[in-house]
Amino acid sequence: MVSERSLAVLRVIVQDYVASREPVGSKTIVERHSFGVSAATIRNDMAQLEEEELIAAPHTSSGRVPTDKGYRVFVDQLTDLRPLSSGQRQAIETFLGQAADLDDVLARTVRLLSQLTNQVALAQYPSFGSSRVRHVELVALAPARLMTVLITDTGRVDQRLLDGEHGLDDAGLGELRTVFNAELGGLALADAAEHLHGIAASVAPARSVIADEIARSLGEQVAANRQDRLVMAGAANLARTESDFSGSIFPVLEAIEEQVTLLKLFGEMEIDEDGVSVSIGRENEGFGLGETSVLASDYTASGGSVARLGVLGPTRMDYSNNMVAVRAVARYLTRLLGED
Amino acid sequence: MVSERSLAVLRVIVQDYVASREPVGSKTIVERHSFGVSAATIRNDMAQLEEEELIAAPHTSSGRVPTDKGYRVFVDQLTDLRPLSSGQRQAIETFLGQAADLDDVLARTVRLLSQLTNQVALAQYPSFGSSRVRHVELVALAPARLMTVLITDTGRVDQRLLDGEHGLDDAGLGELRTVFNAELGGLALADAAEHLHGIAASVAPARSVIADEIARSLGEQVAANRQDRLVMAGAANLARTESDFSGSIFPVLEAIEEQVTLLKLFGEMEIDEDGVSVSIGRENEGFGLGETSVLASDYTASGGSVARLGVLGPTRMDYSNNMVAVRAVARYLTRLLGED
DNA sequence: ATTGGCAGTCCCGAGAGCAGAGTGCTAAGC
DNA sequence: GCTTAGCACTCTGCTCTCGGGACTGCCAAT
Repeated sequence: MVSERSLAVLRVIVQDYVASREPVGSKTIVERHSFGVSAATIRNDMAQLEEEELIAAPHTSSGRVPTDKGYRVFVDQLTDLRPLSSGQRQAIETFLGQAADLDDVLARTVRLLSQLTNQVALAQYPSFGSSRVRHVELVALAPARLMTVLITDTGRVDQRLLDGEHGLDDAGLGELRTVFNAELGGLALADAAEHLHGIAASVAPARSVIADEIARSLGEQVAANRQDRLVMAGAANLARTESDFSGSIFPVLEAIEEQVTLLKLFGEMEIDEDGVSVSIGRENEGFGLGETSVLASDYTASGGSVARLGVLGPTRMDYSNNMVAVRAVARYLTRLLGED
Repeated sequence: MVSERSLAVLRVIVQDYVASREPVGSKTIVERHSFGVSAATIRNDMAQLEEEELIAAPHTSSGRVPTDKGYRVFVDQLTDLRPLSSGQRQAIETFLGQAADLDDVLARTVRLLSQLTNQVALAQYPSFGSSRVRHVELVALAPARLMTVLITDTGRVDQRLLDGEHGLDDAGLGELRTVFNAELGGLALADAAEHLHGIAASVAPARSVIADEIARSLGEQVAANRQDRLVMAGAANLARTESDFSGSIFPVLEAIEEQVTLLKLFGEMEIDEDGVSVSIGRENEGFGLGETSVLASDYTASGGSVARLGVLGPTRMDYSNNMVAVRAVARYLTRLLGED
């Protein structure tokens, strides 16, 4: 059992350590914070915290450093997140407000978020599992090259090339376009994938082969859209905080280049009602990110599909500030994308 | 004036230094390479090279290290680049061969290239200045949201959202779609930009306002397409070779996150007839990349537009191997994209 | 429960000493 | 005139030692 004051001590240890990057000792604590007790008392509390494995001493006789578990308790204790400064709030509005399309919005979002937090910022494209087919377009780029374009109601456009003689004139193309749009228009992507198989049967026999080809291509596009993408910015920030990693930052950089890994990590995090979820240190071990923490929040894109954004950085980070930033950006993004 | 043998000495100094990461001395050279002369003679040659500022000694009495100028001479001397091993060649084919669309091709290209070279790989999207409008699509996503889609003959699709009541039904949309396609179809992007202004006049008056809006949106898309994009992979490799940078790799990572900078750097490099251009060390100073070298080569996309790809890494890199890889990948990419 | 005092432990930086590597120079040889 | 052997010199990098500094843990007193 840890006393109330011990938790306060943990709090200042985390804060001071994050700020100074140096193990913090009992004497420093009484000097910098008015606890109204002596250093010896703080030492007793620290012994208690160490017993609970919330802090640890790098060496016999150095100050204490929070453990992963300590950060976890600290974060869970964090209740009232201060709102952003009005300047920061304004920065979000002006920076994101002038975005043109979805790609641009997300690109700006991660840049903004990485600047607000000084960490690596990540944003997941809205999931298309729940979005619907708005339109299918077929374009003959050449006699032997056909392009299929899939447009969803979440504002995403995806194109794919189909090589090989298609033998279609404008009329043929028109028929196929009409058929595919009639069959698929308005369907959720998940349903569209199933409907695709039967379509070739409903066109003129001469075109059933190419229709099959097109159906296959669209099937791939649907699949690709359900498998989410990620944008990232601020990887350089990892180099700035390099000393926070035991070895090189190479494995970390390597891990964050692997989008699949990050998406999985993002996906496994559970967002609580407060809006920001935190995964700390060894909790991310399985992803090769055992020395980093990840903050994530959900945002809602038009069409109601939910996606995630967040930041990633060394375990020793300013959780409070970063949680505020992530939450604020997620909320603003929801507002920006939802207004239709 | 440097003797022929001195140049040979420079060559082995570069090679050994790149391989070992350690300053190389006269003794090491005579041991590892059969020059048929003694260490003292090599020392004389080295004095000559130092005179010409092709090599330098980090400290009085350590081996020599190539200077930027030394690397330059070394690279310029490189004539016969060995072809890739058949294994590598095959890797290119199998890895790139299964790509689906342009995005996918370039994503795979940079991943491949970064693996072949162990450096950061870059690829520029084909320039669209010379490409043509294939098709314009208008999609009403909602009563107050319209999407304009621009498809070029280079296989690129670009969409943009237009907010605000457009008041168009299917017929109106159809008219506009027809008009825009009739006016713009087949035009080079540069010409299309100019034609856009007059279009609003040729539609029913009730729709001229929205037509103007659409024209403006398409204008932005054309402009965005002429401003090139870049894909990148293998940034983690910088961390692996971290010791090759005097300070932190932070500024380097920061510089390569700034696409505009890289595009400018890419653009200023002149590709010689050999197919691969090299920019070394301080030659890149102005871009914040004074300790890195950049190799670049051109590839041709369908439609004849030319773009660049290459690698970036510490000055101390295996130029020979990397030049071969860049050239091979560029050639293969040209072949892959050009076959239509 | 808190506090002051004190011994003990460990880190860290400075300084000394030493082996190793490599150079430049000079004088001799081909 | 180029090449070579030899030698003195320089500088790095490593190890070792040593002392200061910063904590802690414990104990006895309040």
